[in-house]
Amino acid sequence: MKRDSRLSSVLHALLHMAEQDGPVTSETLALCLGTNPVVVRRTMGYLRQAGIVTSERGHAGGWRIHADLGSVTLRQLHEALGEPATFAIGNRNETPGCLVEQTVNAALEGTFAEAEALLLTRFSEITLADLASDFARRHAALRHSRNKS
Amino acid sequence: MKRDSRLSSVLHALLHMAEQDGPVTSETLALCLGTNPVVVRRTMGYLRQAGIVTSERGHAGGWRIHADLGSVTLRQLHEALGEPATFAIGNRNETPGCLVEQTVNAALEGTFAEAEALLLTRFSEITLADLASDFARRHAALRHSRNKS
DNA sequence: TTTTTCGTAACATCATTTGTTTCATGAAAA
DNA sequence: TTTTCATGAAACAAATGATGTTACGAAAAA
Ligand code: FES
Ligand code: FES
Repeated sequence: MKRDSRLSSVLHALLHMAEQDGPVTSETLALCLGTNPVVVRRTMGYLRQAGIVTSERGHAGGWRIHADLGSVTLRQLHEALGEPATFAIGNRNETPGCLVEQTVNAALEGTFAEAEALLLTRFSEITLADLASDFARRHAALRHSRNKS
Repeated sequence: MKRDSRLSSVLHALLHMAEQDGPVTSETLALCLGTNPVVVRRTMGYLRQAGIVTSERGHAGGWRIHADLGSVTLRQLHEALGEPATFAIGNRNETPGCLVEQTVNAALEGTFAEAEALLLTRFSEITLADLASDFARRHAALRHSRNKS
């Protein structure tokens, strides 16, 4: 199944932007993500609507983070992207008339709701600052191992 | 995103089969599910491979449950279907060379793994017998409300 | 005025699930 | 034995939805 990778994409883009002083262009991000500038604009547009980033046109334009890294959670990003469906598994008929299907749906939906709640809770506990520091840690570890060898 | 509804489908089919003495044909199940007999065979074939159902050809043929209702869990069914991908959200690049993507992937994967573990745990706690009794309960409630009105 | 860069719409591509057609095979009934 | 009913399996078609691409307009700076 083709999975929605927009959350992954915007995180990658935001980490790049966090390490940059000035704005970053869609072109640069697209190159980095291995995709098309239009796709970047389309996706980042959701974050702009949510007030998480700003964009400027013309010379020296591009994208900037418009929030404190510690205040942006994965959950906010997920919501900004329109809260896409979490699961790749679902009910055959969402509004069943018959009792058999209602029984099946109830069992599955309850379980999925529980798992989704956990997912969203975890998402709300992770900020961009966490990812940035995790990246710094990985970067330092890499340099360390390179120096040793 | 198009969600995999096979688990939902087989549950519906199995509940029907549980209320039936003899075997149930793919044709009957397909009519009930609103799909095609070939789709039913294809999907139920996974359960046959897992030993959960049997099939017979020819006159008076069809599908039978080959297990105790209380011993078949949703998790077993999920596994029989090949453990399809749980989430509709995923990483852009599953095997990233670069540290930024590794950082992003690690954060997302950890969270998804946790939610999936919860889902599978819940699945392993629900048996066909549970669903059958839930159905009976709903059925009784419906008859009761009908009698009152 | 030229260049850069985003904004947006429209269309193309790709991947995956689901549905359909078709024929072969086996088993029971006539 | 022949007919009928059912699954088994392969091959193909349709539908869906994410991602990629093209094209053009608008704004901002050089
Ligand atoms: S369709 Fe309602 S019982 Fe199967
Ligand atoms: S591609 Fe963006 S950092 Fe590796």
